[in-house]
Amino acid sequence: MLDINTLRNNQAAVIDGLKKRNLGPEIEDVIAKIVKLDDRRKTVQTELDQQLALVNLKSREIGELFKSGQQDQAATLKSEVVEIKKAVKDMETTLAQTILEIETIVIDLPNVPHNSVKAGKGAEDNEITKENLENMPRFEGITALPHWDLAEKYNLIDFKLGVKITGSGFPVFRGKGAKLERGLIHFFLSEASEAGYEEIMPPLLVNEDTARATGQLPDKEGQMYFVEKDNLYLIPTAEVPLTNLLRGDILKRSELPVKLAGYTPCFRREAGSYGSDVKGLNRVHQFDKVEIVQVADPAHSYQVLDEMVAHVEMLLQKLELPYRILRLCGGDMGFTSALTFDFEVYSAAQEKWLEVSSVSNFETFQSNRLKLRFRDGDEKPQLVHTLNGSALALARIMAAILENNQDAEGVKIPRVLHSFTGFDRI
RNA sequence: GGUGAGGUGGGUGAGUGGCUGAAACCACCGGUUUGCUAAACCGACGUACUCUUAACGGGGUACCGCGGGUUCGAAUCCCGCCCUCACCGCCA
Repeated sequence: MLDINTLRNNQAAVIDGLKKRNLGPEIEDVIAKIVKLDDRRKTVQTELDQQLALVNLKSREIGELFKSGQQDQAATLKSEVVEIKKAVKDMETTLAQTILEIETIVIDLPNVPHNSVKAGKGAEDNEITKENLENMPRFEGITALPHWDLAEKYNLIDFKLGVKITGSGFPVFRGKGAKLERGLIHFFLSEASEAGYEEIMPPLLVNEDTARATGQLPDKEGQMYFVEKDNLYLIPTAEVPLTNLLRGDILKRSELPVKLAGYTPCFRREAGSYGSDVKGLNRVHQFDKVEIVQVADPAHSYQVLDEMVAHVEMLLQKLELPYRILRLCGGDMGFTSALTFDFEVYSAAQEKWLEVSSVSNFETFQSNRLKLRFRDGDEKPQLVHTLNGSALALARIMAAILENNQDAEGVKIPRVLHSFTGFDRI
């Protein structure tokens, strides 16, 4: 959620920024309305506080009068206070309504894009900042099979069994498929540790406060599985529990950056998805992912973003996959992000680019709701910047590895994984 | 699932209706003393909102799990909810 004071102090910049997200000129009225409502909030607040101060003062006097036995004067004062309290009640109602009204508007505003983000309609306007095709496969003498065929042929993933025990979108990994999956998780976690991230194994179910603080609620309620009986949500990404570990904290500047990494399965309902997008591992309801999170000093958060982008790129290079990096345009960026780089790998048999990572700086958009702040010495606490990225999403990486490394006899495993899988071929 | 106890500041913990934003102790921070360290002593030590000030700062309000209620006045009394702990049962 946007911070109202920042919004007030930078109205023009906020408006310009939000227009890059395809919001029309009416956004100017929205911002003006927020400021006007907030002005009213302040006025009411001040008035209310003054009345409450009066009540407190008189109440103390009543106490004194009682002690000195002046009952009738106390009674007079009492009736005065009762009158004031009636007015107080009204003001409290007005204040609560005004605050609610402001929040209702602000909560629907997406994050203000970073300066470097270009306006754009959607995915077609994203800018490819880098493309590395040196590991593009050449299938000589074979017809390349899509990964779902390879998975069946070599008994790696059983989609039908998944349907039997759960439903579509819940693949069963088995044999070397399961080992490859485990090896990839292990590899990603090792690399994260190497890069200085603390490894975390968080709960996979979270409560409502947690889902709200990172912005899944109310925005993406329909995307999450919900356990009604216990009021818990299955996490759609490790970002949710990892970032919430620090909810409400006031850190010292010297404690920044906080670097966390975690492997979790991710659960997504993917309501409304259909077609070739959901075939095989391209889009499933449960998939594995290693996520990296950083909580950073606002002064350095864009360096941190670069560092995280470099980390993800390094992983893809080690896996010997063709990839490209996209800087998302305003129209394609997530609601909470200020700047996002997407990573796609080329899955050569499908002849498709698959998104395997999204690395974002949320600036204070998340920390505002998380109430996650830092302090330098005895300064006032201020909001931190939060960042996260997938490093990496497993299912699609698996798809690309299988498709790109196939030959007539099987599938070659990237060298860097051999020590994790225990085999070099499927 | 059953029964009981309890949720107070970074921590321990006092406080059962009135100058209590909250004792005391510990931790943290600043200082004094001191070959160094430790100890001792002194001081500061919450957050949010808001008003005021050029600024340093000062004033007000709210917050003792959360939400309501009673009262002139609530950490303290009442109601609802949430959570934690202990014991029993079940169990990886």
